[in-house]
Amino acid sequence: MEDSKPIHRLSNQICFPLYAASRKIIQAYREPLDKLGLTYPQYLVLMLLWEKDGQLVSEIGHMLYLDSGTLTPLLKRMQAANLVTRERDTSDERKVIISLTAKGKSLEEAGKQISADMICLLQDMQPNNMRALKNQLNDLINLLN
Amino acid sequence: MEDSKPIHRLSNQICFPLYAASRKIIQAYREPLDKLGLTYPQYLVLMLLWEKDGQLVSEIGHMLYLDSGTLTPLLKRMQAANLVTRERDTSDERKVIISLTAKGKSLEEAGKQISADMICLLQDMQPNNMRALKNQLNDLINLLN
DNA sequence: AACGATTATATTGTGCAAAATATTTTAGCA
DNA sequence: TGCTAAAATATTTTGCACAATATAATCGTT
Repeated sequence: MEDSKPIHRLSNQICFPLYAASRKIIQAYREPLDKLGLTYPQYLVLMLLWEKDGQLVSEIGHMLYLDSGTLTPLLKRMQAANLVTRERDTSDERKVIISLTAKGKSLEEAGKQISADMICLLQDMQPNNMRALKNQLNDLINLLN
Repeated sequence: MEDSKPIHRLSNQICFPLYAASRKIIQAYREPLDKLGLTYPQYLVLMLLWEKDGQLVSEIGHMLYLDSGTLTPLLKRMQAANLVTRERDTSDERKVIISLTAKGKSLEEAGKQISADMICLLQDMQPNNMRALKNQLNDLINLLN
């Protein structure tokens, strides 16, 4: 690992390792998620709904840092896959409520197992470091948000 | 920051903070890169070529963990923007050599300044932690690669 | 020299990500 | 009560990512 030369080397920046690590770990989720017919962003939406069913597009967007430009088509695909329903709030027709279908609910156990397996796989990186990494990433998100 | 509940909360996973932090920091690069007419992946290609001009698609792909499915169209756009040239290696027509144009070279100073500015902005996160974060991300990439 | 396997890049198709803009509904208020 | 502004979602457009497959050149072996 060449890591001691100019600032402009990729590995010396924080952004490139973040970008690469993010893609790599999402790739690691791909195979198990494929078996459930999910993409990683779709899986994130389901995780939110498993915790609290019936959330607004804007609430999901706030949690995932995504806007309607990304979420509307994503949620339409999830609706087409019979994972969620999309219905206007009758008391405020601007809002769209996203709810789990029976199929969406049925994936909860298998879905949570994927996270558990991944945590297990990453134990090789030492839990303490992992906690520190997580905290630093959250600091970084808050700094940039 | 709610962080003490079930394993399945987003903030308790490592993958979601990585995904979110990666997007946030690339967003932070967007405004200055826009002024140069670059996207972040295009900027990464230029950084590699500024260090060593005239690299194969496969060499760039190896550094960035990207394959030809992503790089071919990306490099064609960079060629159309007059940032690089793409020419077959005459001694092995399978290979394509990517080289900087005068315009591509002319962006080096301004481009490197963007990285310097970003490092400066992130100093609020303490240099020591930043170094540790970078090392852990590289460990993670290697573990998953 | 021929040919099967490998290598390097390109193509196709799907699904994000995000900026810019549009549409529709609601709220606030003169 | 109208009217303007704000809020919530949708649409459009561009550019990645990446799996799967295709194409073309080279290599190794016989």
